[in-house]
Amino acid sequence: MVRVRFAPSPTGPLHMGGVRTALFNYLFARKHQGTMILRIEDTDQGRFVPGAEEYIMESLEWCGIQIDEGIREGGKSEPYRQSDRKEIYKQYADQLLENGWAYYSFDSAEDLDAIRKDYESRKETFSYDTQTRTSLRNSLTLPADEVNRLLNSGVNYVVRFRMPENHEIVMQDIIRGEVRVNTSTIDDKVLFKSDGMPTYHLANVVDDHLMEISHVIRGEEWLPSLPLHVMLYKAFGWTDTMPQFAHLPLILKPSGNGKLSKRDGDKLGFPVFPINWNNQETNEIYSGYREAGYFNDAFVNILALLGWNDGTDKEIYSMDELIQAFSLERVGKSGSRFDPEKAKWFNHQYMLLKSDEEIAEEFIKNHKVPAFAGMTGALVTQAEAGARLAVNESGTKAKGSRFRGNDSVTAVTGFEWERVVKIISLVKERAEFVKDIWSQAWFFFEAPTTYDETTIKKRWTPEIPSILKDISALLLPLSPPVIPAKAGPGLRRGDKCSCHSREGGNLLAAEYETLIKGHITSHNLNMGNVMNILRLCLVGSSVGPGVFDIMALLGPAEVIARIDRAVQTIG
RNA sequence: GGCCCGUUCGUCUAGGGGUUAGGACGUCAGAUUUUCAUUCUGGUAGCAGGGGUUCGAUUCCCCUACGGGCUACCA
Repeated sequence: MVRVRFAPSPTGPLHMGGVRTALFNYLFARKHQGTMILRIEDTDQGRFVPGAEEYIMESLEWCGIQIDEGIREGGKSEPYRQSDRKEIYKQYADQLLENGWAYYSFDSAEDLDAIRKDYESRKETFSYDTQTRTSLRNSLTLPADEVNRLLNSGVNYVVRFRMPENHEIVMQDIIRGEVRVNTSTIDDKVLFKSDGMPTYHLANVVDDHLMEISHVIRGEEWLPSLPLHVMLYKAFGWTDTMPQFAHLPLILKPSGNGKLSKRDGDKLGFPVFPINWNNQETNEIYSGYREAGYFNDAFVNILALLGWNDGTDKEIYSMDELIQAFSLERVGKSGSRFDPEKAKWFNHQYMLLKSDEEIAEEFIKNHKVPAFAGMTGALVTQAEAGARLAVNESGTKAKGSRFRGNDSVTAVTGFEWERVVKIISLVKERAEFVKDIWSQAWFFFEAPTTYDETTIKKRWTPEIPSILKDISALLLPLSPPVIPAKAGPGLRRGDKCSCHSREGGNLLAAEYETLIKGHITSHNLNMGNVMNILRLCLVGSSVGPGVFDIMALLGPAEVIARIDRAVQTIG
């Protein structure tokens, strides 16, 4: 029975390395139909940061990492917050004290600091270990009655692990294989602090045992304390149920030195956090992948491939595919530098993978944009549009107009929705993020008012106005006599006017192409020049999707209006 | 400093005693196009160094170098 835990400390936001650790735990749990536990390790009361717990849970939720047992979910090993388990640890410390695996230490933090300084001045490093403990104030050196007197006097003390001397510990790590360490190189770690709280080491081992954790999957920064933990299992007599260990390689900064850390914040030019973190003390906001515009599934995909691969060339994985393919054995040994460029590429791939409708929803949610050139109002989501339309259908205020100016309620019909979807289909391949789409597609929603000087200089020859006039004349018969807002006889609210009958409400792009290209050819005009000029009129510059696609979406009336305006403005 | 872990293109990585060392991002070039992108095709670039073991090492072992982690009454 696989039981794994993600055990963050609520000392601030989770960074992407932490999220990856959570992800690997989750993938492993799901792969083996096991249980995913979220345990909050808040034994350092001094470093507790308000809001951190909520942040952690929200982050995991956004990533689609589901928790089976935790502070919010409950479970058979409750409670899941270590500060709520405080009473449990004392008895285990006592157990070690009784069987001789631990001892009381009365040296104050100040005393030890002074000793450390002294060692440093001699360019040595102090370590509370088998060598030095014989000359320090602890229950190993002090007479029994003195120890009792001190304990009863209420003086501060800690409980330390009594590390045996010159004993070879052989450990197995799923990722690293066999690791050997001699106990003589390890110090006597504090297990129980003077404030009555356990340290990470004690709480971690006790809880993993009590919660019947089968696999401890955590960052490599914990590898140096694995020998201690293994010795603790031995000291408690829990060797036969000791979990298996897997120490994940670290995520490194893209450039420079060191592992990625919370303090990197936004300094690196990309987020290090999954979602925005609002530092309440400094009032600073650190950006997260969610708010930076990353899709949650793309973010998970990026993280999964940082230090793991399934041995194939496959790079795009859904969560289900990750669960299927995941194994700890295929996690690499070496740390990986995070590459923000590739992260963007991943997001672009997900953009392409998602349906136009899905992106349109997201786009509308993020951008309250004007509905259509010449028509005031706001785009709303499909659901909202449906609701509003229903209000209009039954309400008395519906005046037969689909767009009601600056009224508080703006009905948007399916026609507008379809138009946005169509626009998305044209521009999504040009965008890495949904937030890029507006800059790629704004001209579908508002007419340009300025025109790119370089293009004018290059292509706006004296005969251009008359050429454009001819093209306008060509399109005029296609233009409806009235715009939908002033629907004439036979055109009622909700109707689509004839010119909007196809392709999201217009002539097909191909039909414009036939028409205009035919005109250009028959009049011996310069194709490149005319096309670029048309684009300039419609978009204001020389970028964007195909001119005929743009025309098809704008409709003849709007195309003519934009041409007129450009001629008027540029002259 | 001590202890531990690691090292394949700039980056993420596959591979593994005999391979033209494979893929992806980036980058460069070409193609397509009415523009900008996208897309497609192609190019660029790598086994840290030195010793072994071996008929043969990038692959196994050792050393060195480099990188990383830990070295708190923090996790």
